[in-house]
This record gives sequence, C-alpha cells and structure tokens, in this order.
Amino acid sequence: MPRPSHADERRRQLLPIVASAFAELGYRRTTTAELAKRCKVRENILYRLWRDKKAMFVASIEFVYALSAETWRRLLAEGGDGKPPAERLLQYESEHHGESGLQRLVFAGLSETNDPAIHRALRTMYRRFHRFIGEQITAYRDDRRPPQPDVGLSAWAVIGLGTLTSIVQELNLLKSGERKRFMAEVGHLLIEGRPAA
Amino acid sequence: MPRPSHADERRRQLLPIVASAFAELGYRRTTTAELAKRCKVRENILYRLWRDKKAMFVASIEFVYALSAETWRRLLAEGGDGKPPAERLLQYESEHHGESGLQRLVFAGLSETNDPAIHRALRTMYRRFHRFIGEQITAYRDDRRPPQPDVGLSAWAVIGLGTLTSIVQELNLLKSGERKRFMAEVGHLLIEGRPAA
DNA sequence: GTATATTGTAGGTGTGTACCTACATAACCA
DNA sequence: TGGTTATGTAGGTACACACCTACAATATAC
Repeated sequence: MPRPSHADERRRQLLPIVASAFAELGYRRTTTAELAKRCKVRENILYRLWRDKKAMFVASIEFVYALSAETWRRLLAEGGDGKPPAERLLQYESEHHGESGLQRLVFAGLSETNDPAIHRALRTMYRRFHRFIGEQITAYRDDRRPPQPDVGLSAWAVIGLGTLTSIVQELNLLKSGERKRFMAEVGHLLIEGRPAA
Repeated sequence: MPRPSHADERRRQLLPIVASAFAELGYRRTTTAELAKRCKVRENILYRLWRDKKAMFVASIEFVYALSAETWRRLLAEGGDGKPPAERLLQYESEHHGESGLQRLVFAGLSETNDPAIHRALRTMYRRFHRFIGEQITAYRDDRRPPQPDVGLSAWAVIGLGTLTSIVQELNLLKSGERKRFMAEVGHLLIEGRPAA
C-alpha cells in the first residue's frame, strides 16, 4: 500500500498562516499566490488541501474562533484571584482586542462575499460566540440584585461592544486608555444593569 | 466662451447610484464597469467626475452619512408627540436599519482597503456620527436622575449597538421583532443607565 | 456661424488572479 | 525491491479589472 496522507496535519500547520493573511488583507486582496508565498508552498498544494479559496476562508473563520474561545476558556480556568469571570474576560479583551483578527474576518466575509457557505460559517460562529458570552454573564451575575437586563440581549450587546472597539481601534478613534475605560464601563453597565461605582 | 461644465450636478445625480453599488457589493466586487452600467454611462465618464475608484468610494461614504444625518435631523425636527428624541431615533433605526448601507460601506472600507484616504474619510464620518449621537443623548437625559454613564461612552456604545444590529440582520441571527426589542432595551440601558421598566 | 470646451462612444492595454495540467520525486507497504 | 500514491515543481490559461487613448458630437458665448 502507498504512503498515508498527512493532509490533516498539513492543514493544521498552514491554517494559522492562512487565517492571519485573510485577517490582515481581507478576502479579495488575499490572493492564492500570496497565501502560497506565506505558507512557503506552491499554490496548487493549497488546492490539494482545500477545494477552493472559499473553503480556505471558511476554515479560517472556524479556526480563529476556536482559538479565541480556547484562549478565553484558559484565561477563565486559571483562577482569578477573586475577580468575577466576565470582568476578567472584558479586561483581557480590552488589552488584546484585535489580535486574533476575528473581527476583520467577519468584516471581510460580510462585505467581500455573498457566499452562502461563508455566511453560514459566520452565523454558526456568532451563535457559538453568543452562547459562550451568555454563559459567562450568567455565571457572573449576582441573583440578589435585580432588575438585570435579559442575558441574551446583554450577550449580543457585549459582542457589539467588542465589534465597535475593533473599529475604533482600527481607525484610531480613541487612545488605548480610553478604549479600555470604554470597554470596562460599558461592559459593566451591560452586564450588571447599572453604571459602575 | 465654451460650454459650462455641469460636472457638479452630474456628480450629484450619479453619487446615489454609485454609493448604493458600493454598499451592496463592497469595494472590490464593485467594478468600474458595473458602476458605469448602473449609471448608464461609459466608464470614462466616471473617470472624468472622480480621479479614480477610490475617490468614488470616499465620496460615497460622505454622501451616505450626510443622507443619514439629514434623515435623522428631519425625523427629530418633525416633533414627536411627547416621546424623547433619542428613543425616537432608536425606534426609527430599529425599523430602517441597513437601508442606508452605511455599515456596509464601513465594513468594505475597513476590510478591503488599507488606503489612508479611505480611513481618513471613515474616521471623520465616525467623529461626526459620535458627536451627533452625543448631542441627542444629552438632550434626552433627565438631569434629575444620576448616576448616568458618561455621554461620550454611551454615544460610542449606541453606535456599536447599531453596528451589531446590522451584522445580526445580515446574518439573520435574530428575527425582526427580537432585533427591535434588542435595540430598544439595550439602547435604553445605555442612555439612561438602568434597564427599562 | 464659428471657435472652444464639454460630453459621449468605441475600443484597447497591461496587469492580476483563481485554478489547472504535466510531470518529477519520494515515502510507504507488501 | 517494486508498485502505488502522496507530495513537490514549473508553467500556463482564461478571464476580469482599473484605467487610458482617440475621436465624434454637441452645446454654449461671442
């Protein structure tokens, strides 16, 4: 029998490179030639690992989200000297926002394609994202002080907060310190239902 | 003397068509050929009105924002049977969100280009947007009930709310009714600093 | 009417790009 | 060792796209 295929492993090796290219350049400007160059392989090797460019993009979305979620889970698991988990998440994101490139992939997927497969991938990603945030908010909340806004709505709003933060960062609309304050104060308001002290 | 130039008027005629094409297709997929077709002119006529494709895009951003702001101003001016202005704005947007295509232009500008002129145009647009929303929130607030969150932060958060709503709509993540409720409840929380009754 | 500049038409051109074909090489299993 | 198949190399193709050139037509001011 012939050689066994190491395609899965190869995909795992190259996906981070592919994803970061898409996040940096968007969908259209990320040419398959550029991808090949960054991966240090020939184009048609990429085409042996994924059916087409679209499939590379979809895989990138899934990869980047999985990576982010994993990072957050680790952060939350490492035990937080008393601080509430959702607040730690927000603080972490206010310092590392944009690093994963997730938002840039979303913008690219929304504006550069009308592809149903890509939209499906984004939808699935957002649903997972929303559920994850919702779980953190629920875990964080203190039942003793209602009224608090609906968890589902809060979770969407927190995601929107992240999206806007990423735009604000991209366009240099707020300095780093202001951005952190924005994230912390509005985040608190959305989660707790009242302004921070 | 020769014929006078009607270029300004021509630009005003064509800009709505150009802008809606960019909003619908993004930057890259909006080819100059497609623009010409929709405008029912030859390509090089567009190139006589704007230096290049980038200039057409920048003009579109300015046009669409000006149009939105004008719509909101008219809405607020027409006197609102007792309702507070910011709430009417939010309600209006929850019903008409996405119609202007402003958010799609932002996504396109952010993901499909790295052009400084385009980023400058987006930055200016956001600053105006932020100031406008801030003014509405200030006008709306009731001084008798502190504590309320910082107006500047609230205004950014409201913009973020709009952005997320547009993504949610694009991806069909919430039904229309849920989207409206989201906009109303979170908007209230952001502006007033406490959940709606 | 005529000179002059604005409009409109027709057709490139050079480049970029997704994806493919043909073939050489090397790893694996019997 | 030999047969089979994964992996790598080199080059190509068909098309799409931003932008340009050359020229005809037409509207205005005198």
